[in-house]
Amino acid sequence: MNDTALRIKQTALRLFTEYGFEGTSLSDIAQSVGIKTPSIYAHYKSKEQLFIRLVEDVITEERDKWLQIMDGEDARGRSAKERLRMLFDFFTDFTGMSAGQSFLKRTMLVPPRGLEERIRADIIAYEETLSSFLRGLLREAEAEAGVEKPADRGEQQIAVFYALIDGLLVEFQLYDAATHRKRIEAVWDWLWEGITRGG
Amino acid sequence: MNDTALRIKQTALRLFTEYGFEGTSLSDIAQSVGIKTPSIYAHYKSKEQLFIRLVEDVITEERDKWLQIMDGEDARGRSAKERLRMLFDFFTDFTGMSAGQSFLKRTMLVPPRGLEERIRADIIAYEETLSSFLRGLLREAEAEAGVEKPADRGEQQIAVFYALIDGLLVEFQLYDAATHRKRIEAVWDWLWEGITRGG
DNA sequence: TCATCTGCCTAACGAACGTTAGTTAGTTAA
DNA sequence: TTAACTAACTAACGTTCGTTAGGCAGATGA
Repeated sequence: MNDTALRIKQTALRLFTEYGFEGTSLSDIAQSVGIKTPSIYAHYKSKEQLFIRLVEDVITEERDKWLQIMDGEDARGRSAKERLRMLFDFFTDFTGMSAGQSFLKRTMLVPPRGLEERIRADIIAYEETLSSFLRGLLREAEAEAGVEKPADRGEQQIAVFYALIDGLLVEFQLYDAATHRKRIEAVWDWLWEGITRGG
Repeated sequence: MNDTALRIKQTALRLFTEYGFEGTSLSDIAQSVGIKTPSIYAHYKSKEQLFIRLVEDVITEERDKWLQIMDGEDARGRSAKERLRMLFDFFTDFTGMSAGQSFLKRTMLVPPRGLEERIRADIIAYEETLSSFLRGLLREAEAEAGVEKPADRGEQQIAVFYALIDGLLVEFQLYDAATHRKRIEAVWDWLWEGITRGG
């Protein structure tokens, strides 16, 4: 992947995230990259294919990112609580490095016409990887916190975890950074208290 | 508002919700209504204005709906827990009557270009009404459940409530009805346990 | 050195978009 | 009965869209 192709992809990610697939034209992308519209076709054979490639690549990159975070030296030796918080932070940091998360969620909520099923399938598969990892981490966190009746709350916790991070993304659109930051903290406190509460 | 104008609005609500503003053309709407495209202009002066009217009307209708539910005879005499659950159901029943909720959330996440600020302001004002109502209901629920230290968890509870219902909407796109129903139940149980947990 | 390849360009295409103008049939009101 | 109004229509407008064709400069490799 050469330099221009990469810049097209990065720009497309930003614009698709902000305005959606139909709300972003190839000329928007080209202008922002600094090339003429037809030059995009030297790198991607259609707008639709650019989008599909983007979804696939973003999924791969995001997965690599949090896998690496969880496997990095920062995470080693930390408690399960701390590692869970790192993961929570990763999925609720919509401003920073993880613009890909916003893109995926928005794409899921308003997918391009005709690509609904394909995208849904890709994202479900992605989330399955995450769920699997989460299950282990949550069990670890419960054990660490000395929860008496861990029972099989796993799926409930995962459902809540997803609902919370997805919900925070929606609200991120609505509120200023300070308000949003406070809400993230409130939600995390609540989440952690719930996990340590036991069943 | 005559019959055709109403049908245009209802159809637009459905199509805008499914495909977004830019993803829905006036000819899509006209065809679905059973009229020719320019006939829309007999009722709305532009596509943008149709959308704005739709947002305003949906906000008014949705607010009226849950206010009426909370004020209706079904709610009278019920416990705060039951009433909170009724509200929770209202905001997580995306299949049924409350298509307006999906429309508002999606519009918030991917607003039409140029209308971002206007829509944001409208929805924030709407949510403020809801927050105000929720505050009272949550306090009532805490008192009813005999929570010892109600402290000032109000804002935290509201943040969690919003995050959960917004998150469930995003996930509704992803999972089948049965899975989603299970997740809703799991999330509610968690929410209620958290409320009665106390601070 | 010369042929090939690459990445970008300009020009232009047909299709679809939102919108306006002008017309017509049906209803309402004087 | 006739005038005015309403809500739909057909025709057509200019613009923008995604896309294709063809050319040209610079880098690459034999």
